[in-house]
Parts: sequence; C-alpha cells; structure tokens
Amino acid sequence: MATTENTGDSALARRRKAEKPKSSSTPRSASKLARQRDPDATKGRILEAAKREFSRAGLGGARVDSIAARAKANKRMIYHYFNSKEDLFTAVLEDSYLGIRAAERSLALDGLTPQDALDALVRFTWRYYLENPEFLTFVNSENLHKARHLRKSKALAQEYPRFIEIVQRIIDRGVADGVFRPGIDAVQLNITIAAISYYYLTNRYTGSIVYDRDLMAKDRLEERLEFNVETIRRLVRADPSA
Amino acid sequence: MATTENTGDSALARRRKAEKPKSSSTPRSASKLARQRDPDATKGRILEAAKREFSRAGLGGARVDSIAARAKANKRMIYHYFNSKEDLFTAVLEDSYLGIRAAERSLALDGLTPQDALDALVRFTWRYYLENPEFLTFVNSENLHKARHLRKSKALAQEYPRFIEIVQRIIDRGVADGVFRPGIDAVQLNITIAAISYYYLTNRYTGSIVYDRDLMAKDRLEERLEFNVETIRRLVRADPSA
DNA sequence: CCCCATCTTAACTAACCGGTTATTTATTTC
DNA sequence: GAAATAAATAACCGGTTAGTTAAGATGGGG
Repeated sequence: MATTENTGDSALARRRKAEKPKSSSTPRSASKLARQRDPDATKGRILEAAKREFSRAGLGGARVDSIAARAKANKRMIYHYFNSKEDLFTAVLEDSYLGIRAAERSLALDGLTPQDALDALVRFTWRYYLENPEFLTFVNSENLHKARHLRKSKALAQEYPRFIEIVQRIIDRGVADGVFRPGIDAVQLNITIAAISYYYLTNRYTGSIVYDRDLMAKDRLEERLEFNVETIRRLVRADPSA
Repeated sequence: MATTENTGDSALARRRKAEKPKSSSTPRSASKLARQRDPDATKGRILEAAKREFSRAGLGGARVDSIAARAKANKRMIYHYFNSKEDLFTAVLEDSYLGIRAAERSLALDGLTPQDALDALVRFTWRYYLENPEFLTFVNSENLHKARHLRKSKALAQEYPRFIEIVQRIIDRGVADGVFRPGIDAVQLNITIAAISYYYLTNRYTGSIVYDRDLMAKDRLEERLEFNVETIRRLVRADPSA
C-alpha cells in the first residue's frame, strides 16, 4: 500500500505540508468558536471535498452545496477560490492527474530489467486504480463531456509527452536486449496496460452481476492482477523463432 | 457495417415491425392537426429519444423535458408508459443489453475454427462498441450508480449465463485442438476482450489529448483493431514447448 | 493603532427539473 | 351509440440548484 506513496492528500495539500510552517504557529485567539482564517486550508478542504463529491456522482450529479458542507466551508468560498463548478472540476482533474504521474515517477523503472519494469508498471497501474477509484470516475466523467476541461488545462499539457516516454524507454531496452519483439507501438501498449485494469475496476458493479462473481473479492483481485501481468508479458514477448 | 445487423432500432421497434401490421393501415382521419393515437409508436419514440438523451448526458445529466421534446411526445406520456426517469433508464439499459446479445448470437461462431471464432469475437466487440457508442455510456452510467438498475432487471437475469458460454465453448474447442493453452479462465478472457476495445473507445477524448493523436482517425482505428486481435491471439496461444 | 484588502458568512434569487393535476380527445366494447 | 377505457395535452407545483448580494470579521502593513 505504502509503495505507491498515496496518502490521499491533494497536490495542494502536499505542497502546503512541505513549504509552509509559516502561518504563526500559535494563533492568538484560538478562543471560543471564532473560526481562524486559513485560506490555504480552506482551499485545500474544498478541493478534497470536491474530489469526493465528484467521484461519488460525476460532474453533473455533484452538488455544490454538498461540497461546501463536506468541506465545512461556506458555499461562497467555492466561488471565491474556484470561480465556478466547472473550474472546480477542472482543478480536481488536474490535481488527480498530477497525482498519478507523481506516483508513477517514483517507481524508478530505469533501474530494473525491461521485463521487471513492465511487470512493475502493470502492477502499479492496477494498484493505483484500485486504491484511487475516484481517478477512474473523473476520467469517465471527463470523456462524457468530451474532454472539455482537460483540453483547456495548461498545467497538464507538459505532462503528456514525458508520460509516454516511460513505456517507450522500457520497450527500447527490451528490444535491444532481445527479450521483447520489435515493432511494438508504445501508445498501443500503454493503452492496453491501462485498459485491462481500468475496465475490470470501473465496471466492477455491472461486471459482478453479468459474470455472477464478486469481482472485488480479495482472491478475485489477485487473480485478475496475475492474469493482467501474464497478458502483457505475452503481448511483448519476443517470438522464439529467431 | 451491415454485418452486425444494427439498424439503430430498439428491440421494441424491431418487434413492432415484425409482428404488427395490425393497426388498420389507413387511419380514418389523417386530417388537420388532430394527432393520431398510436401507443406503440409513442412508446417507441420515447424509448429511442431516451436512448439518445441518456447517451448524451448520462442518467443525471439527461433532462426529461428534452426526452419528451425529442420524442415529440408530451412529458406526461413518459410517466404514463415508464413510471419514472429511473425506470425509463432501466428500460433503455435492458433494450441496449438485449441488442448486443442478439447481435452476438447472430455471429454463429460454432461454425468456425476456434482461432477464427476468437478473432471474430474480438472484431465483433470492437465494431459493436464503435457503432453503438451509447452502449458504453450506459455501462459507465450504470456503474457510477453501482448497477442499481441492472440489479433489479429480471429481463436480463437469464441472459448472463448464456453469454459467457460463448467464450467458454471457443476455449474448450481450442484446447481440445491443441491450439490454445489450457487453464484459461473464460471470464478473465471475456473481460480482457471487452476491455481492450472498451477503454480505447470510451476514453477517446482524453486519450486523444494525452497521447497526442486523433484516436478516432480511420487509420488509427484499424491499427487498434489489429493490435487487439494480436493481443488476444498471443494471450490464448498454446506454448510451443509441448 | 487603524486602514483596507482579503476572508467569511447568511440570506437571497432566478432558473430549472422531476413529477402531478385536471381535463380533453380518441378508440374500444357491448 | 352510449358507456368505459386508454391516450394525449397544457398548465402547474414544490423542491432543488448554481450562482449572487451585501455586509461583517480578520489581520497584515503603514
């Protein structure tokens, strides 16, 4: 669990922890019920609450009042810090995306053999989706809205190229070593690695009915992960003919 | 295209076409603006309109007024025939599910070699999702709601067992012939076949941004389909050791 | 110590939305 | 052909929702 380093904190919360023991340590009047001011904390609580609410019901189903209540903030604060419901959704999306990328970078795959690196990436993807199911909901929601928010996000634009390079490097090393077959497209492979975990987990409810098994039972989850590792191994394996 | 036999008609519409030249062919008073009565047609129009509206915006985002307008029916008719928005969604879901199963049955895979049958199933799955994108939206929407509607549907309960048998039979034949490796779980294989098409197509919008390519360009689609066929072939292939 | 930008709150509103009521009109039944 | 039934319509309702107003609280800078 700790391996993915996901603490449930938003990127904003992470930043705050690291950089800010600034706001004078002992608030003068911690007396009574008078709420202390802490803009960063308020903003952070709103973002975290929004994450949960958007995850629960999607962009359309989420209620701004619920977010405010959950964040223990006044609704006006949401509009003060995030301008609109859609902009708040965009912020959540960005934070979430940066979260998975940060976790991915911490894997240090370059130190592993190509096969181990690929296995590790498959296992990481599975684990991350399993432990952060809201990420799947956001991606679904965003696609329902034709990526309207993602398209406008400048913050993420620079992340994409770096991201596909991870898989490309593994493939290149594997082909050079002769353990992977040549000609594998990095994008197709990456999509496939995501797909086999994503589909199983995002469709956990209908899947459990259609296939008449509890897809989320512990044994079933382990079984699926091993199946996925095997699927990708076979996909990249060099043909024994040569 | 015609191969999947999908005409865009609902199951209800299909039934009506086949069984009902009953309602006397020439309506007596087609005069003026007086709206003719046609319960089946009205119900069918509502279902079709609901399909489009739910597909556009999901259960939460769909507007009952929009459905009524699109169906050229009075809103009250929706409640007359379908009781509630949620029941209407359930009806759409059932119709959609029966649609893909009907198309699947018409494939007649038992007449093919195991390898050809599996290829055909992969191609069918891809084509069906591509031509009926609303199906993907419904599954997503339903999972966001934890399969609340699907669970209650009696009409579909009997479909599920028959459905997994299709893949199981292909596997059994392939293993018997020695072309497939033994020990492949039919459910895992089926999930994987669905996953590699589903993920690519349902995440077409975010995917096109993240991977910086138009995933829906004609060449890209063909490329992906062939990649998927190859992925499944390698997954089931008997190991050359024996 | 006081000004003033920033943070925070409660109350408000205009539009929307799922569902209903009351009524009319067409079709079937006997 | 009258009574009964089913289909269709328009107008309406109560509750909800995203977003706003206006005013007060707070605290850092001068």
